[in-house]
Amino acid sequence: MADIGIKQLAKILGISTASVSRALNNPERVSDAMRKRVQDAAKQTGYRPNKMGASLRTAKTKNIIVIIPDISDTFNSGVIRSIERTASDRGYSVLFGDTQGIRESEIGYGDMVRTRQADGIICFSHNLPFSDADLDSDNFKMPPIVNSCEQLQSLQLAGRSIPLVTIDNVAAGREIAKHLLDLGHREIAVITGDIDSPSTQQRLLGYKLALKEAGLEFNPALVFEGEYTLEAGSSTTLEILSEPQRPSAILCMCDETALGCLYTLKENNISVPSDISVVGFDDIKFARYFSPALTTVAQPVDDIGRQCVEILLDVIDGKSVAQKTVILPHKLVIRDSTQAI
Amino acid sequence: MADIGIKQLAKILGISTASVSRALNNPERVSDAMRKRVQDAAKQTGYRPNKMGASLRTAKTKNIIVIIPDISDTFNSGVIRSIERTASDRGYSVLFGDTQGIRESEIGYGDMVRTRQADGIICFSHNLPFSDADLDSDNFKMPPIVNSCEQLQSLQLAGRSIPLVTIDNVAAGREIAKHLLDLGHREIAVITGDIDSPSTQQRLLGYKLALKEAGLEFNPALVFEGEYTLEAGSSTTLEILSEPQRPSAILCMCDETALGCLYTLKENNISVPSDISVVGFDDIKFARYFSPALTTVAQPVDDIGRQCVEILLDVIDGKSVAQKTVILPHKLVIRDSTQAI
DNA sequence: TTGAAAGCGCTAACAG
DNA sequence: CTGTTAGCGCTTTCAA
Repeated sequence: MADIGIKQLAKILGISTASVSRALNNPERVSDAMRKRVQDAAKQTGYRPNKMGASLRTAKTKNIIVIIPDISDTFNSGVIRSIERTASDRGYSVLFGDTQGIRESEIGYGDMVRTRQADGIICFSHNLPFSDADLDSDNFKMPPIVNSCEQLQSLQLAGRSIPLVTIDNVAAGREIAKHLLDLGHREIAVITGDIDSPSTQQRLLGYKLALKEAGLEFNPALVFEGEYTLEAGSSTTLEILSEPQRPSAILCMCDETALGCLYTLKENNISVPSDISVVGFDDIKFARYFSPALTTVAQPVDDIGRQCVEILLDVIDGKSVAQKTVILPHKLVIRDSTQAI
Repeated sequence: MADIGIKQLAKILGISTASVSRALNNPERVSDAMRKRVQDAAKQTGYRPNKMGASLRTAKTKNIIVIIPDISDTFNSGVIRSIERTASDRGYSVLFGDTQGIRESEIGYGDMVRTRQADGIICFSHNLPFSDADLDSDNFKMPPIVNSCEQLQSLQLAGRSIPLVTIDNVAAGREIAKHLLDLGHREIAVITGDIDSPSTQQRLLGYKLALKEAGLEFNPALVFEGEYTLEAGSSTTLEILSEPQRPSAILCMCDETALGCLYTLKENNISVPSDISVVGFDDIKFARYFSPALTTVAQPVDDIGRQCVEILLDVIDGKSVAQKTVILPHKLVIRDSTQAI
C-alpha cells in the first residue's frame, strides 16, 4: 500500500475530507469522537498531509530562507544554528542559500519568496537580495525580510526600512580599541573585513572614536583591508610586518582574521602578547582555545538568531514590528592575547 | 499591481495558460514567435511561477533536505557548503535540519519527504531518520536518501541498502596510528567520538590494526570516550593526564577534539610535540593555524558533498546507482604536532 | 502548434 | 458539528 492521501483516509473512515482536515489542524472544531477516530486512523495508516497541497491553498509555506555569504564561517554557522532551532520550534523549516558573496546568487535566493517557496528571508548581506530592476519597479513589494548583523547600504534603503538585528558595532569597536589604548598601546594597526561592509565601517568608526577620546590622531596608514577569513588574517599580517614601523597592537575585526594573524606572528617569532597584542571580534568557539587565548568581543549568537526569527515571523504574520532595529548587548572578553605595553 | 499569476499573464497575451507554461518550461514545443512573446512578457511583468502549484502538479519539489547533528561543527559546515553549491547548480534548494542529535528531531526531518517538502535526504547520522514503527511497517517505502560519512547501524540496515559517501575510516585510522608508531610511540591514548558511531568504531579498528602490525598489544585502558567537540577534547585530556601512566601520544578522532586537547596540554605545561604528540582527524581549516599546527587526516570535504548530491539526484531520478558506497581518498597531513619520541 | 479542461491534495466558506 | 463545494496555480493530457 502506497502513501495515503486525505481522500483515501476520508473514504476509509466514511467521512468527508473536510472533517479529516479539521480533526488534524483544528481539533477544537470537531467532536471528541471524531477527533479521536481521525487521529487514530491517521497514525495507524501513516497518513502524512501533503504540504504542497496545503501551501497552495493557504499561501503559506512555513519555510524561511536564510541568505548567507559563507556558511562555513564559524560565526555565521553559530547564528544559523540558532535560527534553525528557533524556526523549528515555531513550526518553520529553514532553507538556506550560501551565496559566496555572488550577487546573482543572492538575487536567486531572494526570489524564493515570490516563487512561494518561502514566506520570508533572513539576510546576512548588506545587499538586498533583489535586482536593481526589481527595486526600481513600481510594482515591487518587499517581502518579509530581516537583516542579521549587517546594515543595508544606504542607497538601497531609500524609503524602505528593513528590520535589523545586530550588536552596536560602533560601541564594540570603540570598546575594544579603548581596551588596547588603556593598556598603553598607541600604534594600533587594524585588519578590517570588506571595507565596504557596514559592520567594518562601524567598527572602524568606533576605533576612531576611541582614538579621539584618547587624544590621538587617526592614522590611515595603520588600516589594512582584509577579509573575514583565516587566510586574510595571515597574509595581511605579513603586510603589516613589512611596514617600516611596527605597531604594538593589531585589532582584527573578526576572530578568524585574528587567528590567522596570531599564526603569522608566531611564524615570525613575534610573541603575543609580549611583543604585540592582538584582539579579535565575535568570540567564536575556537577563540579561547588558541594560544594565546584571544581577547575579543563576544556577540550573542543565540540571541541574534532567535530574534531574527521572531521578528521575521511577526512580519510574516502581519504584526507591525515595533522596534525596527534590535541592538543586542556585546561583551568584551579579555583573555591572554593582550597586555600592557 | 500585485504579483501576477499564469492566468493573468495568459490573459494579457490573449493566449492559454498552457502556452505560457510551455513557452517557459518546454520552449522547444512552441513556435518561435510564441516563445519570444511569452518570455518577454514574463520578464517585463516580473512573472514568477508559483512553485507550490507546480510542485503539487508534478509531485517534485526540487528541494533536498540535509539532516545534520550540528551545523556549527566545522567539518560538517564544510560539507554542507559543498552540498549547497552542487545542489544549487543542479537546480535544487537545500533545506536543512540541525538535530542536535535528538532522535525525534531526526524523525521529524525524515518525514519531510513524505509530506512532499523535499524529494530526498542527505543524512549525517548513523540512524535512519524514521521511527521504528515506520521502519517495521510493511507499507513503508524508503525515500531517496544517501548517507554522508557515517555508515548506518547494521540493525537498521536489515535488507536495505543505502548509498554512502565516505572515506575509508579504517584505513585512515590505521594510517595515522602508524604515523605515530613509526615515530616510536608505544603508549598512544585515543580520544574517540561517540563510541557507538560507526566512524569512531572504524577509526578505532584502524588503530588496533596498526598496533597489531607493529606487534603491539591493544590496551583498552588507553581508549577514552569523548565527543567531536572542543570541550570534550579539553576535558578528556584532563582525564588522560590524571592517569598514573602518561601516554607519549594522543590520537584524537576529530580536529576539534585535538584542538581542545592541545589547549589542555598547554594549560598543564606539557609541550607538544616534545612531551606528547597529538594528532587529529578531518583537517578543518583551523588545523594548520594552531600552534603547533596539527597533524591530521584530511577529508575531501568538497568531493564528499558533491558526490552526496549527485548520487541522491540519481536516486531521485530513478537511475539505479551503480556504486552504492563511494569511498573517497583521504590524506595524511603531517604538521608540527607530532615528532619522534 | 495551440487551447480547453481536468486535476494534483488540501483548506475554507457556506449550508445544513 | 459535519458535509458539500470551490478553488489555490500550475502542468498535462486530449482534441482541434
